[in-house]
Amino acid sequence: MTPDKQPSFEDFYQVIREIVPGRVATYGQVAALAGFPRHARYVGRALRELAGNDTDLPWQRVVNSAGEISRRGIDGSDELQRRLLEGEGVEFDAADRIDMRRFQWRPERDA
DNA sequence: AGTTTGACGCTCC
DNA sequence: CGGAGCGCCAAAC
Repeated sequence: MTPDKQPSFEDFYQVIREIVPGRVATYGQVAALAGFPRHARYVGRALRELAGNDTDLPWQRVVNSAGEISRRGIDGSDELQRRLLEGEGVEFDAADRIDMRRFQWRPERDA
């Protein structure tokens, strides 16, 4: 049996690049779509790697399963993420949460 | 080689 | 609906 390929950051980046503007995906969803279920934390690690770097990766479209921006306690990237999302039409409620029923990305349905 | 550490997620209560 | 607890998995100690 050929052992399954190990997850690499690039596998996750590839999925994230497909998320359409105005929609968000969860860490677990990205991991699963990349072919690595239960690697949600690893997706977070992959994004941590890009913190500060300017890339064409729409990293702001990845939030946790509760529809919240995961805190990382550094600089003001949390607020930056929120501004970027609001800029593309994603709405936050009074508890700073996104209604996933409305904004979660569905590959099959959203293209 | 054992332990700790997370941009996480699900179940219980 | 919010918090606690536990599972998860690779990287860093």
